[in-house]
Amino acid sequence: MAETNFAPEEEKQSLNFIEAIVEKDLAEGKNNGKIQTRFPPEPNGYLHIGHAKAICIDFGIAQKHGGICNLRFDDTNPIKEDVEYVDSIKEDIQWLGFQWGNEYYASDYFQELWDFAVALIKNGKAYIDEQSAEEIAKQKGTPTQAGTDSPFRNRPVEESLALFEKMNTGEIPEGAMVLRAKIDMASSNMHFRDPIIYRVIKHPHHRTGTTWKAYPMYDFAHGESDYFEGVTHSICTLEFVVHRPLYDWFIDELKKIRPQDGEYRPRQYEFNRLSLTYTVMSKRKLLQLVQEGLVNGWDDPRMPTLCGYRRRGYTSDSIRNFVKRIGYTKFDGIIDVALLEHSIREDLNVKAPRVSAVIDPVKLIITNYPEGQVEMMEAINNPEDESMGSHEIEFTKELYIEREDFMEDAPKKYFRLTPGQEVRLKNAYIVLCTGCKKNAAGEIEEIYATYDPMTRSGMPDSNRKVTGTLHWVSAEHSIPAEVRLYDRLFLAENPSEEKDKDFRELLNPDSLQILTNCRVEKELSKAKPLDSFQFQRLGYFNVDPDSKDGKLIFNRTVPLKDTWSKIKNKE
RNA sequence: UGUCCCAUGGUGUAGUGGUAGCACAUCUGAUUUUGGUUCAGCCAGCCUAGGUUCGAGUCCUGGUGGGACAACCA
Repeated sequence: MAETNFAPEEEKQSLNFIEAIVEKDLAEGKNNGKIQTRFPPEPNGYLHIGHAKAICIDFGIAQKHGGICNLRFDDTNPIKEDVEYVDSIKEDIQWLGFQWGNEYYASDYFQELWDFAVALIKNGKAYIDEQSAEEIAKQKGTPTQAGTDSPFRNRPVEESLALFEKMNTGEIPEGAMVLRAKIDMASSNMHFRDPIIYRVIKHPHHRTGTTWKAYPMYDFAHGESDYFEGVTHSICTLEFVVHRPLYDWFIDELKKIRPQDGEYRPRQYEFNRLSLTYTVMSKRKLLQLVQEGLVNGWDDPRMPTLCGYRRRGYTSDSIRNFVKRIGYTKFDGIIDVALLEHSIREDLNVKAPRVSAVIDPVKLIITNYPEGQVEMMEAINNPEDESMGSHEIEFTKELYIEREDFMEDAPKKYFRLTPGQEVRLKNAYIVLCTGCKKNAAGEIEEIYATYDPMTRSGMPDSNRKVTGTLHWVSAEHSIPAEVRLYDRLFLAENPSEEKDKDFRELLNPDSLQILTNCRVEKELSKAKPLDSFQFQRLGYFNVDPDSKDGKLIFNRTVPLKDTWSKIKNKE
């Protein structure tokens, strides 16, 4: 390559707004020039692809600037939480390719939060309210109407202190009293109208057991936890924008009683949540699908959970690339699921070996091929990557081909088998279709063809131009398999305005189709769980972990782009 | 009758006040031992009205439209 006097243009990669803020803060020496983030899931469900977006920015931005990102479980509500979720969350983060610095729990700070709450009470900035949830809600007012003060708002500090103590001993029933911060019942921000910061929960906590009976609310735990840990940039989704003033309020109060070095101060930044067309993303609804048995668990390949995508054959690379493509903004949009599909095809195209499988078999008999003869044909594993080598596949007189690859009366543009037309059998011979046999019901039972011995792959005559190429397997040597086809649409339509409509009514009834009579080439008996393959034109498939000796199950990760069906539909 | 956030092709995103770019989707053509892949190309955009400025997608103001906020959830 000729040398030039010009340095190669440094690739300009635009920063998203969060990266821009971080770089500016770092340049200005804020927080002593440090960056620290956290990924703060509540362990009440499995991670989904929306979390992947958060994970990529939380971990990615710390990594990029030499900081650390901690994993912090926001476990302040024992009723909904469980260690099952803790374990799955850790597994999924690692699968995505990230490693946290420290593993923290909001429950680690229960004592410190308690002390902070006590300090607030002593400063006259918190009080025990003994009203019912309904009364408190009523007094809160509406977004357009100021709230009214609780009759307990100005009770003596000593009284609140004593009652707060009791909230944690077990003698106060759930719901009988709460601790509220005393801020401003007329604030235009609803979260400032004396927010509840502690409530009584008697359900044992998955980590602290029955030590505590009073638990802090999210707003009273999140910012404080960030402050305790030294988080500099607390990145979350847009619905927390309205919480930010409260986040700041608590940290300001906390700073007064627990000053830290320098100018350190955590700040919250919010980005747009991921929503995907035809996809259920809410944790609540996903839990409902699992609990009602509408799917086969959190890792059902139709689920948008990370374990679901993993089981379906999505790679973590493809998900990270997808996240990179969609970006981070403050605009509430909806991403076309086609973009996700493009990301996985792009990745699997390079990684997945091409193998032969017939999912809807019909017999093709090569009438002029010698009975009992077996030829080993070479099959290139991946034309995109020579280093992946090749394997062999048995060719015999009786084969299976795809039922849709034969038509007795074919339209002009049909490139496949039809009487009188020649096609290439992939990696093997060119064959000429001579006819078929039908049963009484008119269904095709067998298809007949003759082969041209001079057209075996690699031979001189094999260059002859034919209309199409078909995949096939030997009837005798192929092995049975089950194939699960997932429709690209989990929902038949996008969830929208009609929020009241039960989303279960939107579930696509054809989201899963199980084919049990499939035949795959023998080579696949060596495949291991989660291995991915391209079944030629049928798409990308992976081995389901439920496959047991003798029973192979494949999930279709994603079909190939299908231009044939477009042509077909036009006619 | 509130506060806050947002508005760039069909979708999602870039754009120090100076030629609006990228990806996906769609469509067209070339290549192809799978109608895939790869390559080339087409179509298509700054919500609106004012203001500031030599110059506005960018700054200001008013509209319009969308979203968030009234859990003892996070």
